[in-house]
Amino acid sequence: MSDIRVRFAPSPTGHIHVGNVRTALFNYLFARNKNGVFVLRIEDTDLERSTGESEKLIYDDLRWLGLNWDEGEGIGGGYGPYTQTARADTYRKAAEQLLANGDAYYCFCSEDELEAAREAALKSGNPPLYNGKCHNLPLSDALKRIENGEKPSLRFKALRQDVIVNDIIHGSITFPTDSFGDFIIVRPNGVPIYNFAVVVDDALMNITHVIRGDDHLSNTPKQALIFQALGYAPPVFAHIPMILGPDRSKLSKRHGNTSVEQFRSDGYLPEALVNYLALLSWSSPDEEEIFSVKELTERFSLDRVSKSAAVFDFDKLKWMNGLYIRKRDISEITALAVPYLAKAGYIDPDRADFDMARLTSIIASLRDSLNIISDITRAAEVYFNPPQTLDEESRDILTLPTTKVVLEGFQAELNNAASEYLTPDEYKAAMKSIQKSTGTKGKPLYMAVRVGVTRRTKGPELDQFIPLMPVGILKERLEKVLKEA
RNA sequence: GUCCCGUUCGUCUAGCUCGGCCUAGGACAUCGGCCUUUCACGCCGACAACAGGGGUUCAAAUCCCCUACGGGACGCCA
Repeated sequence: MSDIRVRFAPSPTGHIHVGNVRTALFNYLFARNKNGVFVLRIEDTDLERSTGESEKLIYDDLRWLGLNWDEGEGIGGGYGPYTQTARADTYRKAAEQLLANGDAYYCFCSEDELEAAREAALKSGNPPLYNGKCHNLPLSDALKRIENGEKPSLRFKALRQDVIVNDIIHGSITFPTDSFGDFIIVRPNGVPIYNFAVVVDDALMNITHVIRGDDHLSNTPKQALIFQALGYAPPVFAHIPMILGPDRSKLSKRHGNTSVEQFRSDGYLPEALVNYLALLSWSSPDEEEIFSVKELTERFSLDRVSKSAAVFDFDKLKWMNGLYIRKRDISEITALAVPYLAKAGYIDPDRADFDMARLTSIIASLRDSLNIISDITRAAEVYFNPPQTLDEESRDILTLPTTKVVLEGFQAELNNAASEYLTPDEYKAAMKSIQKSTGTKGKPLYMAVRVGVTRRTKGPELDQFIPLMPVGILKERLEKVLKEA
């Protein structure tokens, strides 16, 4: 292990979003590439929105994707606890230090008061910064008011100086003196604010590289100031571009399917999602794009991360998912397909006579046409739920004089079938024999049988399809079709 | 409003650090063809971009400046 330490720090407010997954992925790839440590920290200081269940969802999502972490809740490591609400003492100590050094002060302004000031500033065209009302309040006065039962927040004294942030991806960025005013670091109830808690945690957990979305870029000077005041050297920052929806705004639920859970239940494969996400704002030096996680970790580096935001392209993800479906074993795809087929009522895996071998061969004939596993329901319809009426083209073909002869020939062949299913060889032999006795061949023959049996439903190769159908059902369908014709 | 970041085909991107190899390469999507007794898969091909304007230079997608547009932040959210 090297000294490199990175972290992924989600707040537990639901399933992970693809934007966050990409951040987690880059952290993971960077850590693995550098032989470093990947820390998972839960940032649950927003008491209203954070839940314990969400925490579990995050663990599940990350594990499904294969983004395993080296340190975190339930795994351990020398820097715990890894959940912010369990670190109250740590933050309190850091806050006391800042207070003692004169880097922070108590602020008694009410939320309403601040909100009004903000609105007024915005209205008059000024930056909505804190007006510094409590900035010079003597500590002795403040303590007296606290004794009297007032609950102040703790505010950090933003220095009047340019703050320079060095970022691997963006280079050196200078924030002028007045980009922000004094800001709150601890709420009246003692719970720390994000900008304060991250700094304390990143410093104490020895995080060397902070890789996160560039929506945090403008928070960074504040954090840099806190690192300084606390006496820690800041980590290396890498602000990666955001992921946008097709309308170029920050990707969110209203763009549709964006939570990991959604992708999983729609039948996406984790390796496809990971591969696709890796290609958003990162590219491999060799310009290839299909990579396993192992290949990604070998190639990943932060200096090939681009600066501009990327639009999430569902079509390309689907294409890539199809690619990975075709790479997987039939047995695996079959297992993944079972829940969808069961839900559609096509199969019942709990029944004693459930024929897994037959299902596997059906899936084998269908796999190439799938982009996501849930496509299987529609693709397999022809086997389990054939349409009850003929379309126009089928009807036309059925009225051809040769068709009836061909179908009758095929039925005769079926009557000779020895077992429940035809073998592919038996099927071919049957076709040949019809060809011989009727003088039909090529397309008309094929079409006649196809119309008779599958009724023009999109489906797999006929010589795969027919043998998979029980002979009894084939006959039944043929009779019906002959009657209609 | 103020500050910060960004801008190459419809989309993801290569190229930009170290200007000429760029009549700008690849991928998805789209369209066309081949394969196939259907669909799909696969293969081949076509369409399609350096935001705009000024510089610097023999030469600029690449360096500098301005403008426009997009995004983010300015919260007792993270």
